[in-house]
Amino acid sequence: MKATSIRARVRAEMTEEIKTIARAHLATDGANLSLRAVARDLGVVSSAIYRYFPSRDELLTALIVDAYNSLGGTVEERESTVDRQDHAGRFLAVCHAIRDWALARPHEYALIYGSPVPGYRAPTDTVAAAARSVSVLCRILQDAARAGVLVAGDDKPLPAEVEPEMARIGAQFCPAVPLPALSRGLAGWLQLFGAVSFELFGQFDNVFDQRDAFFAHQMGQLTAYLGLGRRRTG
Amino acid sequence: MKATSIRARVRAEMTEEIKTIARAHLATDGANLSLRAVARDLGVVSSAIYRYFPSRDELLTALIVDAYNSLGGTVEERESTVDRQDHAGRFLAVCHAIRDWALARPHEYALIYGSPVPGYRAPTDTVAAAARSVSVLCRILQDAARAGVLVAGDDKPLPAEVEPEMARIGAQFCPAVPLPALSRGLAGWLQLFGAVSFELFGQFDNVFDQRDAFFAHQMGQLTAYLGLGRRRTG
DNA sequence: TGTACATCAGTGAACGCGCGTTCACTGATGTAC
DNA sequence: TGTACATCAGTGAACGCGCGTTCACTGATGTAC
Repeated sequence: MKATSIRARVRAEMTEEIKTIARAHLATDGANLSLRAVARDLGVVSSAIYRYFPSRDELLTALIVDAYNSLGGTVEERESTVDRQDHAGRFLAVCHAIRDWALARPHEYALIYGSPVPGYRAPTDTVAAAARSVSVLCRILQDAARAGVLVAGDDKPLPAEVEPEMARIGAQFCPAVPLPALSRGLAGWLQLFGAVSFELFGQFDNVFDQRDAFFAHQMGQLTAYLGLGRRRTG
Repeated sequence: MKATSIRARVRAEMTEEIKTIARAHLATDGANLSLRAVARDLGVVSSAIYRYFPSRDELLTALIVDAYNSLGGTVEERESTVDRQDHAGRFLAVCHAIRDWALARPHEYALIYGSPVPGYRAPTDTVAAAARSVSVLCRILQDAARAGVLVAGDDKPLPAEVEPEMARIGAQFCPAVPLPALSRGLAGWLQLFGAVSFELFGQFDNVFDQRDAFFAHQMGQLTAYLGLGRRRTG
């Protein structure tokens, strides 16, 4: 029993080490990661990796799930430090957590939010991990709605085809939020990731230099658009 | 002279054919495109490609420039068919042109708006081509501003660091547009590309099915946010 | 119009690499009695 | 506590591929006189 768990622990550590090295290789190889290169860095023969991951794709999948969880965890953590009543502040914390995480781990961001890897199909394992971040947004909207401080916008009615899908998402994550407000929330989410992707993927090169301030300003505007009111400062 | 231009024309056709084949290979290989595979499909020995492109990276650059120009041209064309006074309609035409182009040529979209290719640095040749689409947006804002129909929003003041950069862009593309409105325009641009990227890169899988309607709705909302008023229907 | 020469497209072999995955194996670690 | 056996991590060789780029070359096309 004790002995088994030693072997298991070593195995877990080894698995982590492989992933850590593989993550570093994302920077140079992008998503067409080389198992042999990982094995070399690990100081092990290439076939030894197969004791831990049955194929290159499985390793990639593990990295993807880890990345989603790392991002999700960071977002949850940063958001949780903000006063619960300060919905705008909570949203801004989410925005900055995402951007900071992305700037710190650009290749992992690219792995999950960039172009799909050719020939790789993500299994559905990733869905739950992927949902962590956006569900924080939903929770903020939900809290604001229940507190009665979610400001309505001049929304156009949702198209009939879209309503059921939006309703399904709302029912799952934030039932108190009116669908038009949820729709605005998702629009904001798209803008947030549009901003981060443009910055990371080089679209701002030779255009914007003051990226911190630009991002902060854009997200500040967005907060109002989402109906979260102004940030409390005292 | 005549003879020279025949050779030149054949050369141009060959160059185009190489790019066409290479574009097709983007679908299977993504950005780590194989010269040898292109040569095979062209029915030519691999070293022959070097008569036309000095390296794999130069071929990639050509594809990137072409993609930006193709997108830019499509956007310009679609936008130009809309009544000049219908600024909202013009903006929506741009949005749909971009999404339609991206859905029709997903791998070219990924090449220019997806994760950067590892080991590849885009030369500055691409900047002009890349600016074509966004400059259409600026032109719409400019026309609306000059017509006096660009509605002001409740904008927060631009941060001091951001203002000069925004002013530079404004001066270059749309001097009549107030900077806060330009800033909102760029926010909308980010949302537009965020929406297209999420859809193309698989973030909507298992979440949204009614993507046409969802996109149309989001962009309709965005139009109002940008201060372009409602779409004219008659 | 005809000939000598220059240009240049495409060939084929080679260099020196890389890769993912399989398989029979050794030897250490853990388990059951 | 000691021994027989099972598990499993890691080895090393091999299979069958792939790649970008260089280089000396052939032979056709174009140019200049």
